[in-house]
Amino acid sequence: MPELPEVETVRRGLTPAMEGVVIKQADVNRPDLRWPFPVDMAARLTGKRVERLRRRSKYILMDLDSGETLLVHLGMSGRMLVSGDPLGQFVHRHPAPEKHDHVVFHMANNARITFNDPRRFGAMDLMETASADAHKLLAVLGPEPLGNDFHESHLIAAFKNKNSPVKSVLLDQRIVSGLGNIYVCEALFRAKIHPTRKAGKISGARVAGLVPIVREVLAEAIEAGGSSLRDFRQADGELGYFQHSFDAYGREGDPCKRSGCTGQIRRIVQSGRSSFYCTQCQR
DNA sequence: AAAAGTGCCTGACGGC
DNA sequence: TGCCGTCAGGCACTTT
Repeated sequence: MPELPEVETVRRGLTPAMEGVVIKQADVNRPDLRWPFPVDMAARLTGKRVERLRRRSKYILMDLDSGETLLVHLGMSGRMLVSGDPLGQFVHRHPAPEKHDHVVFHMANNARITFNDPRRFGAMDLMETASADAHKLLAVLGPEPLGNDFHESHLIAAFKNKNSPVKSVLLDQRIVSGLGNIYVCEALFRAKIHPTRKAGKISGARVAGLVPIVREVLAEAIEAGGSSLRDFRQADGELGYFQHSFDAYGREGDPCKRSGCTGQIRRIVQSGRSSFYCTQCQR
């Protein structure tokens, strides 16, 4: 999916078109994504003003003036296309509808936001804003990696006695929420940690070192997303996964980018997901 | 063929 | 021996 940086980029891209704006109409073109849509979703969105767009982990949260919050998850292939907004930051003309346009928001400022998701691993739900944190999908999430609750002692405690590979521990959203397959590979590359290494056997110092590295990797990707967002404004307004230049992910067989390292990137499969790592510098 | 995610199921293990 | 909780690993969902 879009991992945390991509979701944050989508949130930022949606903000000028949606925040403070009334949803004039919501088209709901099918009954479900990964799960059924909430009861009467279209009616509960229609005529409501979007007060604020927030992000929690990989979820976008839209607070409405009705006291409800719309939760949106992009799954693996979800995208949001912004068109026709009066500020001229995206494309002015509304594109022709496409296959897999599951939900369309028609905004009072003439912006249109089209949620397109071929694989339908995405999700939407409505909840009371006041108790949003208690939502089933949000309550289980660990700290935000860019927030104050993600710190060295937290990660050291979470790694302790863990018998699983560090790769899967960092993917576990209960431990830290927002990392996905790409940025775990990138963080482990930067930390020089082999993805199969058992979490519980990594020294405290190395675990502690992961904290600033995870933050850097995500912050840099958000920055790159910001640039791609500016490009989107001139291009087609499509918000979702953006291609960033990676050190390890997707570089199977290529030389390690670390200066002085003679290793090359290898791909292995761990619990069904590809892991990319340098044969030389990651131990 | 492989893909950016994650809830849920199952079996193993351990404490009481 | 049995019950229950936790943990680890794997599956399923779907389309391109």
